[in-house]
Amino acid sequence: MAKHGKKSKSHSDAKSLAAAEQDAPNKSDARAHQIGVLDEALTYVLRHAAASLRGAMAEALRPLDLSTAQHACLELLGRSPGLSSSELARGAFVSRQSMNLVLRGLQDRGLVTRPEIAPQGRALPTKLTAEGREALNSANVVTRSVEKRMLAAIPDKRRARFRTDLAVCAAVLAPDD
Amino acid sequence: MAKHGKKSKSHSDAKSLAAAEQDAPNKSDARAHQIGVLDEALTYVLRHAAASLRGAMAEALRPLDLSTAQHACLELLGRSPGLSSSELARGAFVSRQSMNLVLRGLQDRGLVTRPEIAPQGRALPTKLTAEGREALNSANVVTRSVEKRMLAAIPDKRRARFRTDLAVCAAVLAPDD
DNA sequence: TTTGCCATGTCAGCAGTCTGACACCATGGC
DNA sequence: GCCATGGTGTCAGACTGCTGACATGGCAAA
Repeated sequence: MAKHGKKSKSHSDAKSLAAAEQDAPNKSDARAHQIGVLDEALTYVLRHAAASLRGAMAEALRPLDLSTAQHACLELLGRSPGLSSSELARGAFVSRQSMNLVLRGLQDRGLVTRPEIAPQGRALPTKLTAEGREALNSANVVTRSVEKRMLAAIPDKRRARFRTDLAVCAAVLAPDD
Repeated sequence: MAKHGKKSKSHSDAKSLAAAEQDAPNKSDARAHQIGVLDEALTYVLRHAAASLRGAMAEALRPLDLSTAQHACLELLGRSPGLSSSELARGAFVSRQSMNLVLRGLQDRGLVTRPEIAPQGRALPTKLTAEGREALNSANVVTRSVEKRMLAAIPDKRRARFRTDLAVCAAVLAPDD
């Protein structure tokens, strides 16, 4: 993506700020009395990881003309065909209005199909077309490399634990719990 | 935030999808041949955690009329007074154009100050005003509770490890490494 | 010194997302 | 049967963030 430029030798960028946190966890610096250093760093680092992931995914998907939301949508449909727009919205963590636009874009490109009339209630079950499944496979190839980069950075032993902790974080921060 | 409604008894929401992943990690389901189940789940769970964090922070900051970007900006300025707009942008993981708008908003509200003319080069060093520091303290009170929720969910022993792994993830996914 | 390069600030345009609002359908209890 | 509740789809408006582009100010190498 390279949205932030090169930052070759800048003297106070994100990395150096985070490094300062890590290098001096015990120093009684001026801000330690205000916020637990490690505590604050956790939300900061999580934001950082999320932003980096988003950027990496967007960059990887750019050649395929797919946004991250569109990919997430295809991914969900590949796993669970027939999901409605609202269900897809919850699965991709966006509002159902946004998912509606995403879905419309995918529909215009012939990657998904939705019935004109609802077979039950108002929900319109969405399914991948052959082209949609093909696009999903192509997307998986590139996103897989992003995942691999992440996985390679974490020792094998800790992966399951790491994933579990992350899931627990997501759970306790969920909008309504 | 409650942007997703209540989803009381929906039969296929985000939680159940994630649960299906977790419950049957060894089953030779149809998708296992395509993507490592755990691998995919990691990016998915990270997105989930990020979205939840963003939502929780936004909800907590709403009463103070502060966006997450504005809070991040104040936070960075509290730690490192005199940062320029571009440096703040990198620290908050947004483009410098976006940070410029954020900064202008904070400036109009009298929370930060920037000199009219650059004392060195083009960078305009930004500093918190007394009101800005006050707003930062108020914001820290509410965001602290969000952090606490997250911290409480992770066993004490694993926190440092968890944070480190997350930082490593962010590092390997960085736009240019 | 001069030239090329990098970083910064800023303007304009665009895409994506959210909130608010409304209408429709199903299911429940009364 | 009737109505209250909740889920769903959709429209309109607004906001935020990003990309592209340009001009300006240091810095280092030629």
